[in-house]
Amino acid sequence: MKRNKFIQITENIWEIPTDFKPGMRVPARVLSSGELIDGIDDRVIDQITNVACLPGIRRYALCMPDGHVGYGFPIGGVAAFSVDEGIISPGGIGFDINCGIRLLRTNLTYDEIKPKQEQLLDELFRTVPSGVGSSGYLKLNNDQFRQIMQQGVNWCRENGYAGYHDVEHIENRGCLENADASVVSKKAISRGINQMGTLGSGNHYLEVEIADPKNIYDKATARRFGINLDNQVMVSVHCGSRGFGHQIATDYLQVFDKYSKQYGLDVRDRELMSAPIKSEEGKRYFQAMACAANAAFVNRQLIVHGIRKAFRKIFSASEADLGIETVYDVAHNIAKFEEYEIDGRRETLLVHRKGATRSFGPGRAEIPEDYRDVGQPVIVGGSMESGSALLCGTTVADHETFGSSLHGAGRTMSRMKAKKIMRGDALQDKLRQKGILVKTGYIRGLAEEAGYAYKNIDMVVDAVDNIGISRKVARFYPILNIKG
DNA sequence: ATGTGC
Repeated sequence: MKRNKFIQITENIWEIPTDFKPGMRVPARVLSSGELIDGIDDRVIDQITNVACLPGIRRYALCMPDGHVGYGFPIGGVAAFSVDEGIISPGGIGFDINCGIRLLRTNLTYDEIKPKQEQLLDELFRTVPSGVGSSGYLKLNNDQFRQIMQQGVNWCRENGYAGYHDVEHIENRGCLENADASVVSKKAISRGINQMGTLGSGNHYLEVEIADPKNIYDKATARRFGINLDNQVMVSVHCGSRGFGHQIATDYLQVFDKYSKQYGLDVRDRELMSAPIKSEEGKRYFQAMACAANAAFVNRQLIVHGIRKAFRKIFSASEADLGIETVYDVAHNIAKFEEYEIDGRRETLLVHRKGATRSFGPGRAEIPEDYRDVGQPVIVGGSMESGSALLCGTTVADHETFGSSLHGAGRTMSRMKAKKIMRGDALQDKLRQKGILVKTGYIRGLAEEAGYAYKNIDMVVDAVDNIGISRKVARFYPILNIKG
């Protein structure tokens, strides 16, 4: 690997020039602290420079500090394509379409919930189904599921599963336009229809966390986001569109494969299978992707409904007293049409974010009104050992990274390797000693998600804070975690 | 990530 070709632009930005390998249309940029750059897998460099070869790509192919190897694109990849010449790529969005995080605030403090935390964990585990193949409590008919696909969280609002405040604090208000259920396969629908309100498996989780007053980096912004108590209880939910989005990605990869000769796209890696944005198949995938994105917003909303129910039961308290409100809900795996300035003129681009978060700065109309003068909340999920971070979007991101920032800590270790280091039950004991109670239906797999399998979240967050594409607001530490 | 793979 010709790492000597990397050009250090600033302390935490590394550029890979177009002469790194043949076919690169734009440079690649890897965002990383100097400390972490050597740890970035050669395959990630391979993947992000492959992305830089894709037709219609603009400015840079970007890799966030939490980047690691994914299907075709690295997880942590951001790439924007011109509508006229560009492509849409399922590998640039991810199999789990609109995997994302919902962050909730509460009126409770650690002292208030500690005596009942075991009961709370059990109740949450009962209320929110998790694990591979899990199904939800909602029995939906085809017509209801079609409405979910096309109307997203508006369906939840009309059916008593969401409040006005929830809808206003979700990216895109929980509904992507252009969602068209007629381009979604029966197979995808049959996999998705019984999975709404379920957590899934792998790195998906439901976590109860504490906002440590010593690590509120920006008190004024934190207060704006509803963090206003010492040791306040927060809840975060990390999950996506389950088998539904996975099937849509699979379906359209197959369609794109079938038409690949006709498109004549020069794609370096089979996993980068794409279609022109303007092709009929490309348009259909975008509409189907929007259906999966909407289902994922609904999935997280239904889980929130379950969380509220569980808290009400355990604390025998009213909705108003508990104050469980949505701080924000971000998509981590999605593609969106957005406008940027390229070579002095405004252009609409299809921005692919795969394991990356939108990070819009103050003033943007897409940000909820009550946050608009501050910037968009950027929710960064960590491991069950390290907790998570809350950041805020900036104008720098709008200019430098197509309004994007990081999404998590980033894996450093394969699941297999992580399982060899420690057994799941031993890890569970170790976490309990640290004050973190973990419940899972798959104890043998727990070590796959151990803290040691991830980069240090504070280091990757510091890198984006330093670059300026989002700024630190608060840090949350886990006390209860449910893993699928 | 995923009714986890040739």
